[in-house]
Amino acid sequence: MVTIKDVAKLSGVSIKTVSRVVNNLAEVSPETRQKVQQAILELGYQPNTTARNLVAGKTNTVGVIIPHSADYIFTHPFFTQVLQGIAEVLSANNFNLLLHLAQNEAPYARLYSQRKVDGLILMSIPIGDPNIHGLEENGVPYVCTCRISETNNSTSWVDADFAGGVEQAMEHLISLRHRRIALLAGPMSLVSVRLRVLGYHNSLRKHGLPVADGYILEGDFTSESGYALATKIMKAPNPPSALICGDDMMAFGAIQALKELGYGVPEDVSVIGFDDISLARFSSPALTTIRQDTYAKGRMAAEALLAFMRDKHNAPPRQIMLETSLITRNSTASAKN
Amino acid sequence: MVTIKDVAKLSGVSIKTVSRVVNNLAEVSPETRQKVQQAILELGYQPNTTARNLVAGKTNTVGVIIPHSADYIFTHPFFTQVLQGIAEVLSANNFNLLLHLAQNEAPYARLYSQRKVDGLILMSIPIGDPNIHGLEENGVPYVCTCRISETNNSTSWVDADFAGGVEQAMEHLISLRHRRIALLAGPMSLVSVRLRVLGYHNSLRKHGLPVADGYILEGDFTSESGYALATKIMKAPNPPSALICGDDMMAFGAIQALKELGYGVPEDVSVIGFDDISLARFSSPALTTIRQDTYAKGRMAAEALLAFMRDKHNAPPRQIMLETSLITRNSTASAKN
DNA sequence: CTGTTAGCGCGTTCAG
DNA sequence: CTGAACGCGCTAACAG
Repeated sequence: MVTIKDVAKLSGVSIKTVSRVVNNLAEVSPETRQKVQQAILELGYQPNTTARNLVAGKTNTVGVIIPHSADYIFTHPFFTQVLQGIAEVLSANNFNLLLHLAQNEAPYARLYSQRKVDGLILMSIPIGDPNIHGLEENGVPYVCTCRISETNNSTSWVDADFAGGVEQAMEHLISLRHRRIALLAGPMSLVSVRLRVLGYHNSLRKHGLPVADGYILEGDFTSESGYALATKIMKAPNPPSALICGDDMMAFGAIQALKELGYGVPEDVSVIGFDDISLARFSSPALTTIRQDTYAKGRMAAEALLAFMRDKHNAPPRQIMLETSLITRNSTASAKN
Repeated sequence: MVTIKDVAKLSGVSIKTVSRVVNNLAEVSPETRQKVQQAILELGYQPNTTARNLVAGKTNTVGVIIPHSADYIFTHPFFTQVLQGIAEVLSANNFNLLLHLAQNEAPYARLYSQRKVDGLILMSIPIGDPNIHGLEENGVPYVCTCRISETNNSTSWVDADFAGGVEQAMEHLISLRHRRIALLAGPMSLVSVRLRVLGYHNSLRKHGLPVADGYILEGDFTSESGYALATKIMKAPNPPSALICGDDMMAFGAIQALKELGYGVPEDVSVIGFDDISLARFSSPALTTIRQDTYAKGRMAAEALLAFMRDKHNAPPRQIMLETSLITRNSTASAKN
C-alpha cells in the first residue's frame, strides 16, 4: 500500500509535512503544499485509518448491540426502525456503525476494552443478562434503548412509556364498554413487557375491574405466538371480548386466529397492537395500535451517546421517557353486550 | 489502558512471552504460562484490536454499502432480510459488520484504501453510480447483491432472476384469462427493474399480446407510489384487469387504491407483488406474489466474499442467479370478461 | 515554516 | 523455551 513515506519521498519533503497538509494543519507554504497534494493525487494516497486510530486512541465507531438472533431482529420492524434513527445520527456525525448481534457469552464491555468501538448502544437487553457486567467498571460510554432493570438505577436510557401505553389502550377499550380484556404479552424477560403488565393492572384497578384468570399470556413478539395465544385464550372457558397485544406482529397473528375461529374483528372481538409499524394500516381490518416513536428513540439514543463521549463529565446520565399515543383504526369497536 | 507491557512487568517475563500465551503459540512452559495468565486476569488485560490490525494489515470487518437513505432502507423488508443473511454469516466467521449508508459522493473503494474494511458487499447500486469506480484498480474484494449493468461483465454478484419472476407472474395471470396487465415498476435506475420490464415484454411477445400504451409505470418501491400509480392507471381510458407490482409494498398501496376506487380485489382486478415479505400473507386479501429468497441472497453474497478474501486466486468471480417462485394467495382470480 | 525523533500497542524476526 | 530490537503507518513534541 502507498504510505505517507511514499508521498514524502516523491514530493521531497518529510513525512511530518505530508501529515500537515493531509490534516490541514495550516503552517505549510503554498508551494510545498501544492507539491505534496500533487504527489498524493499521483500516488492515490489514502491515510490508513488503523494507524490513525492507534495513535489517537479511538476508533470513531459506535457498537450497536442486539442480543438476539439475526432472524428475530430483522423480522421485527421495531428493531430496524430504531436502527434507522441510530444510523442517521451516526452517519451525520461521521461515526461508523458496528452491528453486533451478540449470541454467545461475552461481556459487551469487551468491545470497548479491545478498542473496537468508542461507545455502545444496547438494545433490547433481557433482565439478568450476564454480559452487561463491566460496563461501569471499564468506563464504557453507553446508552440503552431499553431499561435493564425494573428498579431505578443510574444507567442512561431512552425508552417508551409502556405502562402508559397500555393504559391508553385500556381506556380506549373500557370506554367502548369492554370488560373482559386479555393481554397477549411478549417475553417476561424484558422490562418493557413487565411494564406493559403493570399498566394493565393499573387500569384494571383504577376501573375496579377484576383480574381474570389466565388473561395475561406470555408470547415472544412473533405473529406465530400471537396466533397461538389468541387461539388458546378464545378456546378457554371465559373468552375475552378484546385483546391487547405486545406488538403489531402479535396482533396480526391474533387477528388471523380470530378469523379462523369464526370471530369477526372488530364486531366480536377488538384487537389492539403496539408500535404502529408501517404495515399496521394495511392489515385487515386496519389495526388500532399504540404508537411508540421508535425512530426518535434511535436518534435520541445516538445523540445522547455522542454527547456523552464528547464530554463525559458535563453530560449527566440521561433517562428519557418517550410518550406513546393511541392510533384508532378499525380493529376496535364497542363491546357487544 | 492496560497493555501487554503491564502484563509482562507484573508476571516478570518479556512482552513476547505474553504475546505467545495470549495467542496460544505453544512453546511456553506451563509455569510461565500460568504466571502470565494470572497477571492477565489480575489486570483485566484485553489485547488492543487497533494495534493488532495495524500489524496484521487487516481489519476483520466487511463493509456493507447501501446507497440509499436510512429511511428508505429500513422501511423495506427486502434490505433487512438481505442484511440478516449477511449478518449471520459474518458473525459466524468472526467478522465485523460495518454498515455504510452511502449518501454523499465518495468512492466505495475508499473504505478499503483507508483500511476500514477488508472487503465490500454492495447492495442495490443504481446504474451509472460514480462511486463504484476504483474497485478493480484498488484490488478491493467485493460482491454485489445486485447487478450494476445490463450488459455482461466480470463483477461477481448474487441476485434473483427478475425477468423470470415476472414471467411466472404473467403466466399465472394469462392462465386466468387476463389480457390487460399493467406493470407498476420500481425505479428504472436499477437493473433489477429493467429486467422485470424485460420479463414483461418477453411474456407479452410469447403470447402474442399487444404492448398497451402507458401500461408500464415507474414508481419507487414504496406503498405510496403503488397507491399513486394504481390510481393513475385505473383512471386512464383503458384500465387493466391485473397489476404486477415491483414489490410487495407497492402492491399493498395498489390494493388500497383499488379499494378506494371501488374495485374489488381480486374480483375486479388481480394484484401480484414481488418479494414475498413476511407480511404479505397478512394483507387483505392475502397477497399473491413472486417470492425471491432474499435471506439466501445475503448469505451467499457474504460467503462468496469471504471465500474471495481467503483466496483471491482460486475463487473465480462468481455470478449466482437465484430462482424465484410464484406464491398463490387470494389477490388474483380469473378475469371477468 | 519544516524536519528529527519518539512513541501508540502489538507481532515478529533473530539471537540467545 | 525466552528476550531484545525493529517495524506496521501515523501523529505529536521539540527543535531548528
